[in-house]
Amino acid sequence: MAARRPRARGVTVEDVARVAGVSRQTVSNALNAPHRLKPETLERVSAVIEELGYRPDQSARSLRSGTRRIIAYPAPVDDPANPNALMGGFLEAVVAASGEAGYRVLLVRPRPGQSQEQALDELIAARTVDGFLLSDVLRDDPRLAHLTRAGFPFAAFGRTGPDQPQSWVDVDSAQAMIDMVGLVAARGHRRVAFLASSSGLPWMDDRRDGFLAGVRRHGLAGQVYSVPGDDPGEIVRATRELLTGRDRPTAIVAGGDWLALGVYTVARAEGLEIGTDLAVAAFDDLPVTAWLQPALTTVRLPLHRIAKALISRLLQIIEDGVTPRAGLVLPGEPVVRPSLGPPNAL
Amino acid sequence: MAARRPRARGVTVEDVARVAGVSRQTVSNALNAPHRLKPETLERVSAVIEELGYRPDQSARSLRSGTRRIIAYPAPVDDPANPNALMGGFLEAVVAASGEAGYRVLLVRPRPGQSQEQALDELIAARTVDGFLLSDVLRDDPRLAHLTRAGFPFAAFGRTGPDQPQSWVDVDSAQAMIDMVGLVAARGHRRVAFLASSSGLPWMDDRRDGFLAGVRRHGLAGQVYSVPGDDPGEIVRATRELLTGRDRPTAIVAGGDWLALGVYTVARAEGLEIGTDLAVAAFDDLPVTAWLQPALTTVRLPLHRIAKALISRLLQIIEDGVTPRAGLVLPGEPVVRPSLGPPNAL
DNA sequence: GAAGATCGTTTGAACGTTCATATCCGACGC
DNA sequence: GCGTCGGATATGAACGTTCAAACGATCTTC
Repeated sequence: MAARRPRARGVTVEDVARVAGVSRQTVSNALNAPHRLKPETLERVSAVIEELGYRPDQSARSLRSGTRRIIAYPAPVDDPANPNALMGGFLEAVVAASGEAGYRVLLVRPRPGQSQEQALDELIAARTVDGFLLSDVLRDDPRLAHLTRAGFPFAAFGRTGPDQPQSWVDVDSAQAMIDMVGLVAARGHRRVAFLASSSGLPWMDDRRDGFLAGVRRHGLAGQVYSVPGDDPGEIVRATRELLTGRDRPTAIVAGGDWLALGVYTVARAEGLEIGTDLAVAAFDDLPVTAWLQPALTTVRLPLHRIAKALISRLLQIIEDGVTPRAGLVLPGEPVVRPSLGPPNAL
Repeated sequence: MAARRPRARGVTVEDVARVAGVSRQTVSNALNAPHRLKPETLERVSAVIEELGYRPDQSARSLRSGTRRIIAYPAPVDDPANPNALMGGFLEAVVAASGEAGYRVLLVRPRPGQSQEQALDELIAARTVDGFLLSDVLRDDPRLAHLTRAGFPFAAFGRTGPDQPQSWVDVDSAQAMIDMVGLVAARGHRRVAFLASSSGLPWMDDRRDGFLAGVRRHGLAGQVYSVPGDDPGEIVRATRELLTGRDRPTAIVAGGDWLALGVYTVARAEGLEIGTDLAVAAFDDLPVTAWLQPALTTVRLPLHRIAKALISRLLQIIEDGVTPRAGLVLPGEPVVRPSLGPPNAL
């Protein structure tokens, strides 16, 4: 068995050196430290490299130099009930940003029966990657604690603890929410509800806190409504309760576009016209919102800037050993669309 | 600058050998060929491996053995106008399937200014990966031609050419569509339209051909309607044209859920009740369809089976040098929901 | 009882690169 | 003329693993 095909021998540094009439090290320098070569030597060697199509063997390079040029991204589990459609866009941005820096992204996930920490340890111990990029960071996320203890480079989309590396980047959800509530207040609304998913996720809490701060600042009557679970059925049920109770809010701010989908569904069933009878705003700007009628007012996340900043911070740790002193907060951008109603609706 | 942190020396095979009182190779065998060891030796060595937390250095292993245990997945560009939400689910399935086989997934994308083939070549020449997993395969896909010429292992989600390795897996879209048209016909519909995105994508053509075959078989009046582009505006415009023209179809089969979203939007605007005035069916079963009212009849793709089959075929090529003689076709599963209307609607 | 055969283990080499150091060579200072 | 410097290139070693082959012990076989 295992009729392994004959090992595909590639072009090595030795081959290039022979053809160019220089030594191994000179070829290596042509790629890694071109300034050390006399211009004419560099040109000659480069020509031969091009001609033979030489690429340094990644394994050999890693073994000797200790650098892999690979970043691991522990993929959040994609719950079909609550597809983190944001993940698609974020991953996209991460791949682009790391590609530009000459790094590649390795998608990892714990094997069945393996804890998250064990999965990280395996990658560290086998020296497979140079660092980790984390997203969906929880409060007291065990992964952060573990990587901090191991002293292994990482960067996180979402705030880390005070005694952990401040290599995080996050969106100023609170401010974006305050702005959003301001827009709602400017349209004359007084009774406003925040629709949250329950689970105590940090980003949801930030958005809720921002909502509450906005409500306080603008002297509105604000109410927080939590959905017990993540699936459409539960969201619809909770939203219906909210919209059919007494003192129905005239505006709903949802903690995410996914929740806003439920608001649209219920509003339609109850004969409420969004933008007129009910103002709706949300968060994330998922692609699917392009289909909503009327178009949804929401907060757009600067995913490309986030990814770029994360990669930049991570590489600073990996390549220069410099850990950022403070996290980076980027603004979310409220995008006003008809679901909020005209400027002076009430 | 570059205050590179001191190289984190890990546990090596030598350390384990010393502690266990055996040779390097015996430790290596304990991991790679346990049957060669006397049971008691194996146990002793395993215990030391466990105790010291030894993991073979991936780079060293790759360098010597020529196998990387990494599969590259060229990530389709995630067009925000037509988010391949399927990609999320498929990628998910691929990561799971390859993880089970002990392989990891490297996400790759051509650098700016780099062609797809060049990006593949770079990975091949640098010996970074063992094989490629391709999706969104086009007719005469240049990537397939290139990998075939290079003799490099790959597996494709989508049919390959006749002179290329038959290492593909695909969904029997045509049959699923024929079945779907059967369901439509059984509900008494006679004028049926197929809504396609234009771009000449193989999977869309397969679905269209299946539709036409179904229409012929059931003696219906079938019409194919192509949307010039992919963004919501165009889809809505084309759909409106279709639904407001004379001889309006009583049933629409969309080439994808994304297109069906347009049908829902237009139907609502035109006052047509889906499931009563208009039957709607589609393809893909994206998560977002959970929000549609009434629920959408669509074709579910066996993404996990597909991913498993792809990985299995790819590893057979990589590890055993065996190229499958024929492609594998898996059935799509029509899921009947209220959008199709009750069994005898007309 | 000697010549194989089998099993379990060890030994030396090799994978392809980069690090650390050495060597060469021309220029310069005294 | 001699020593010194500095830039450009070359040499030997090392990274940690697995391969290929050798080794020693125990078991068959005639």
